[in-house]
Amino acid sequence: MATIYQVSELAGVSLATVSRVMNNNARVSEATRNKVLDAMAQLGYRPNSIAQSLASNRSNSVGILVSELHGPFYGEMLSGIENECRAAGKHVIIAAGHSEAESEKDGIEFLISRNCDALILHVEAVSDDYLIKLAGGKLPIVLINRYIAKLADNCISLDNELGGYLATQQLLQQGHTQLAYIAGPMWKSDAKDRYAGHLRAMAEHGLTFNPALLAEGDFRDSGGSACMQRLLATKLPFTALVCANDEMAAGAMEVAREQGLQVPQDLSIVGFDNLILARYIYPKLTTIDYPIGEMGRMAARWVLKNIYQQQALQLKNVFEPALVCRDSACSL
Amino acid sequence: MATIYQVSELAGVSLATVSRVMNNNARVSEATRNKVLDAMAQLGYRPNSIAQSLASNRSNSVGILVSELHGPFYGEMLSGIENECRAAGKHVIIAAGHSEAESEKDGIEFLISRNCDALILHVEAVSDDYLIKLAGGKLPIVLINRYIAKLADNCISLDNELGGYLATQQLLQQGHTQLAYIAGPMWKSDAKDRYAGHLRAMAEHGLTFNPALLAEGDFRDSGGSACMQRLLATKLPFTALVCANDEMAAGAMEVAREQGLQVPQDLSIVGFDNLILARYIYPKLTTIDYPIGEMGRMAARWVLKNIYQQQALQLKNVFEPALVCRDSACSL
DNA sequence: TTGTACGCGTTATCAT
DNA sequence: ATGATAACGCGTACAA
Repeated sequence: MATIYQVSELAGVSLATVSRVMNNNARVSEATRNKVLDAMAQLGYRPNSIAQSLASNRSNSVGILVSELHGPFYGEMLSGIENECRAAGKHVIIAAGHSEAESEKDGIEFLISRNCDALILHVEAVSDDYLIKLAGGKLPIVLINRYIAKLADNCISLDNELGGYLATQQLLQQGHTQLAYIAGPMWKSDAKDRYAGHLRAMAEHGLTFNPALLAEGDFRDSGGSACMQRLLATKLPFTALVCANDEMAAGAMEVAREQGLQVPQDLSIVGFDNLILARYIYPKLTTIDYPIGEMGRMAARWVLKNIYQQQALQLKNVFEPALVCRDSACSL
Repeated sequence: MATIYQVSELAGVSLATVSRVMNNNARVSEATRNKVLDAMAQLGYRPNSIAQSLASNRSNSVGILVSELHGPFYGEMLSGIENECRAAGKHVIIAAGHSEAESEKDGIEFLISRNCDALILHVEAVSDDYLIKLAGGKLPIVLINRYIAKLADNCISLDNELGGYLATQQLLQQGHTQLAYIAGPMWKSDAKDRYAGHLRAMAEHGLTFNPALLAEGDFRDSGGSACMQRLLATKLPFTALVCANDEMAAGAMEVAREQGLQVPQDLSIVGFDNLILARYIYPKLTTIDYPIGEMGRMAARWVLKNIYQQQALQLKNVFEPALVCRDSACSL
């Protein structure tokens, strides 16, 4: 592989000049610039990004930590991030945190050890304090899907409360008054917020929620199934069900079908996230759209603006969810 | 950030000695080793991986090119790769190729410019010749889901022909004799191979395939829907349908339902890939399992063994698909 | 076993 | 506008 030195030799200029034409930062005469460009082309020169990093103290890489690489959710997010970063010539290093505190910390350590210029984190298990301390270091971080007041500027989050509100409101407007709710793990803030939105919508319609019709799941379809069984076992009547995410909605729907309930005639269901699967299950799921791809993009833009000085970019910290009407909920 | 130099000073030894204890390669006395370790701990020393890379000419990073980051397929693959790599302390740089030749080449160039030690590629649009030339360079590559005879050792592939055979055989064993087939884009080798397997199974059962019952799709659900409509428009009778992947099966199933066909009573359908959605659609899809996660793992192991000298690893180049029986196909 | 000194391929700070 | 030259932090012959 040709080095900058060989280029300078062939072009008959110094090292420094070659570096200048590469980085376009200092004035170089048209004539010498062309000589250098020619030499580069002849030698098939490629800058060694490692050496660049060492000398400039920038790795041009941004580290991403997600809970899982598989699953329908993170792919969208990664896709948004990668797009934006690559267009800017930055590369993306990924690690998985598996929703477990130690593992998340491990992943973060790993990314730090890789000299990333910034970190984009989708973490769930790690504490606010840990993140605040981390943010206090010299390595900038952006948080996706998490809001910490002290780090508000570094958070790209969804208004989960509003989402929960919209989901429930839709059912109430369709005339339902007996609603059940399958929640996510209540120690997760998004699960809590979505539920809060549910309660707000109920209250606004003058309804009180029967705690017996609340089941706490795990955000997975098996959990949704289990919760649905528990709800049915109460023998309490309900004509509509809101689920804190689509996967649990799918699990619940399956159980409903097994029990001979028609969706949506006997039971209306609304989910949350608008995963791809929401379009595949039958009947197609009415749900709340979570613009995770856009949020990934925005996190990348945050980094580009704050770390790589792309001043022009517009930033936005909190995204609003929107209702997506399909076939799983209908009027009473 | 502390450097190796400060550690050596605090420990009262030379640079070289510190380097030796880090890399565990040369003998260092127990006493000095401990002094060094202590000094490291005191300073909170972290090796600078960039400098390590420059000096050792190894970046400890492996580049991954996939078609898309989102979608149900690549996530599994990335997950397998990341797992295996991180356990070995290597990191993973990702790029998307979007199934388009120029874009795939771009992505590869991008990864090369990042000084990866090896590349794991899931490419579809780029030519065999390009890949053979690429493999001729100094940067090792592994191909997933692609078989090129000249690069056989670098290919981790699935026996697609066998998969196509198994899918069709299942239907034939269930007594079906009138089968339709929705293929992938025939310029893709996996689409071609799966179809070849279909034909072999038909032939073995003494059946000849009616070309009018073949529709060529695009591996996406909308294509599956379109193909299904074309097939129905022929008015030719068929009681079973083989789809070259799950997404098209989902699209076809939707059209079938709209046309009042009951699956599987009126029409048996089998897919290919065993995506997560296969479990979510209704009825649950009988399909061929594509062990893409395992294959990603294996590609990572290939790199660990061949590039990072982990001799102990067992390698395997071609994987066998297996039938997964669910509810979308039944006996006549 | 330990230390010296050079090289890895750039960037950046001086001069000129 | 261009050229020397010193970092950047580490690996590794070679020497001791």
